[in-house]
Amino acid sequence: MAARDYGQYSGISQALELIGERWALLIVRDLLVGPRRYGELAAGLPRIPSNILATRLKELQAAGVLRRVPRSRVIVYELTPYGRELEPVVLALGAWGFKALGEPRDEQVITRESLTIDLRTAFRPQVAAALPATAYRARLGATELLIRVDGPALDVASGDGPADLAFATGPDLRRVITGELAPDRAIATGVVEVLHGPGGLLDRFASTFHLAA
Amino acid sequence: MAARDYGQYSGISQALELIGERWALLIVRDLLVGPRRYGELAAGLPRIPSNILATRLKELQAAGVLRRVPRSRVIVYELTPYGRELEPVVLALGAWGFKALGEPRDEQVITRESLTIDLRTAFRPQVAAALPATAYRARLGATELLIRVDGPALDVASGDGPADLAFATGPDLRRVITGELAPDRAIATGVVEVLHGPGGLLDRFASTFHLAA
DNA sequence: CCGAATCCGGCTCGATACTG
DNA sequence: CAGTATCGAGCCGGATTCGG
Repeated sequence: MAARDYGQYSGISQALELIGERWALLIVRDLLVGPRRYGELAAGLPRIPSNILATRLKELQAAGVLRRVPRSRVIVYELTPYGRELEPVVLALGAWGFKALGEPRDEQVITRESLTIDLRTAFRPQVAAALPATAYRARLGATELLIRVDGPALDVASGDGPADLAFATGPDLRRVITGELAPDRAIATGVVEVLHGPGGLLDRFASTFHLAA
Repeated sequence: MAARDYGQYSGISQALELIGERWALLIVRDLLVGPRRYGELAAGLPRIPSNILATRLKELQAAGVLRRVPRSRVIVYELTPYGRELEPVVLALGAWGFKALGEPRDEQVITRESLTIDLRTAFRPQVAAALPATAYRARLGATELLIRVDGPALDVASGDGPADLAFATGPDLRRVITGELAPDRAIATGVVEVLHGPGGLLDRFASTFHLAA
């Protein structure tokens, strides 16, 4: 236990010993969206080997970050209160990394969980509070999200439901969120395809979800 | 390059590919205190192998996190503006890990850099702003720090200088910062030894630097 | 089928020695 | 002082197998 230890008595080294191993923080990120089963975690992290996922789940459980909960004949993993306190860390780290995102490579996937957290990262509650409540349905590749903004509150769910604006897009949505691509240009160039509702609402979307590059 | 890749197009996975490797964030933490030479970094991270330090410095440089700067015949490493934007991440992570700190093990060291960042983590600007400007000199084992609080500003330096309160302590200072140990009890039990100035100022210190457990 | 455990090759990491 | 070289241990990644 002392061998692979950072050997420092400090907050950060302690944090890194709890969630600094490879894949650990991505598991935490996905669990921030909600409790998940083993297979759901594996599906959301396509490149994680199953032995690593099993090992990390045990380590994170031992660290008090998550819990293994039997729920109606199946097992789900959920964050403990202490684990949920990682949300500001994950959002801050996501905001930092988001700025360094370039063009997506072919092998890179966008999952529902990662997109949900990225949207939470870019969400500006104080801006949203001044705008009318709005529901967006966004299709990004194969994943479909229902994004409901009501005052300073954000709710991202899968599935359908009534939406003021429905649109289909791709990874280049990032350029709208960074402000690199104006909403009307995004529609004009086909980066965003409006499926339903007034395209002008994409302006509101871009104001609500923004992260300077 | 694709082999050890997380394979996701998201802010967090991008961040982890830049600073998720072992030791990387500890290097960033130490550089947040100020530019450092190779040997200073190695001294501040006693357990890092020299080849890993050299490798990380190259990777972090390639990632745009730090720069290698010749300065009057020696080379120093300093964070780029983008690297400095990791400060909120490091502070948030440090605050989270700080709460999980238990009793220090014998082999664990406390360095000037780690202590400086831990103090920044626990610093409460809004509380400090309402208190008179105060300078503390803290000796923790072998490291001596001059902590100057002036309104909402915090400055931590090594070396000496005039201080309103000077005290010697150990790792158990953590229990004062978490509120687990009241300042007067800390002095009574010898956890904090007042070297100079009125011991009552330790109350002010505990109000200024606080992190709930 | 879900939730892992097992096995194995390769590569990272850790420790130490060495060099300009 | 600022790294580079070397080498063994062990973690990670990929595939397969196993139990409920």
